[in-house]
Amino acid sequence: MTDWFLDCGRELPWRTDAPRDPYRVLVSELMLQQTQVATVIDYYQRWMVRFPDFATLAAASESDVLHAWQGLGYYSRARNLHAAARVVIDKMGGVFPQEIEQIRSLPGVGPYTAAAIATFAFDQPTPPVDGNIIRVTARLCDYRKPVDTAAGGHDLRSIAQQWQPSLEEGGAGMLNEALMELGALICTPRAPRCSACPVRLFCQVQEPETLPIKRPPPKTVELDEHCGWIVHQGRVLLEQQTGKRWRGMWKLPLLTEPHSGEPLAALRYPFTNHRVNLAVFPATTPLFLAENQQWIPLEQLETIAITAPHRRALNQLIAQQGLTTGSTLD
DNA sequence: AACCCGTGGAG
DNA sequence: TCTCCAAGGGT
Repeated sequence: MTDWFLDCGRELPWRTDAPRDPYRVLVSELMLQQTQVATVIDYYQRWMVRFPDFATLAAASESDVLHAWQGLGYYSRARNLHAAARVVIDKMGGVFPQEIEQIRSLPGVGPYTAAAIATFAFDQPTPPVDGNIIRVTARLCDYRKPVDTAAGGHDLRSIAQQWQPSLEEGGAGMLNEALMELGALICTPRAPRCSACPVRLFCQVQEPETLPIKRPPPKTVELDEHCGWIVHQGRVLLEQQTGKRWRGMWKLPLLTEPHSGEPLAALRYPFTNHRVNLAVFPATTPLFLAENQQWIPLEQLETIAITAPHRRALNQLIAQQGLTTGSTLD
């Protein structure tokens, strides 16, 4: 396994240091939660320039943190990472803990991420059971029961634990990285490349593409979202989200009253288990602004954190109306 | 346990 | 276009 990893493993920005810096591991693992490697690489490199260590991140403002995370999604990860840096600086004296229970106590760090930091940064025999290791393990053992249940998770963690070398032997970190890399490059969800697999002789799977077995996902729900396009003297009216979803991010102002006629722009975007039909209508300048609303000069749009769908809508509208922002938006 | 939280790549 | 789903965590 580790021989294969040394030959075929990818060189990724968060794998360049040895031993690994816990801060770099934490940032990369939070970014990689439910997010593909190809998407994370640019964000990670920009992040490390902007917030190179715990102290810099702890001292940053939330709006700066959200702006650096803009477009990655699952924004609570950014707030949790920010909070975790403040815990490390303020409550741990700037020293990152090696005990997995203490690592686990940091905001945004669950069972997977705690195990990942412990094994990658400190070479502890704590298998980080993510989607890759779930898939690799289920196939290697031909595990045909649902994996996304308490019992299934317990079984897989138990199996992966048995593969771990002791702390004294060492090498757990590389073994676990190799298992994850195997899931990413060879033992893929669809069309696995079994003929190139370094452990094919040990694999018991009958039909790899049928594993792992998961419960059916919730049905998608259709939603309509009507927003207003209000521009005045080179500034556009935006509002900052206050609820749970997209909290702290800027977007076009929501129209509460039903709107008829042709929208200026329309686009559809997926959101968790929803599919949202966003329509933007021309609207009139309100007499009073809500507390979370603000006029944003067009040339400042790239300096604030805007949700991905609303940024697409804004780009459409600006191009369509021949407006200029002084520079190119993301 | 079930539900919520974003986004973009790949087939 | 549509569906799946990717290095999960919080509640």
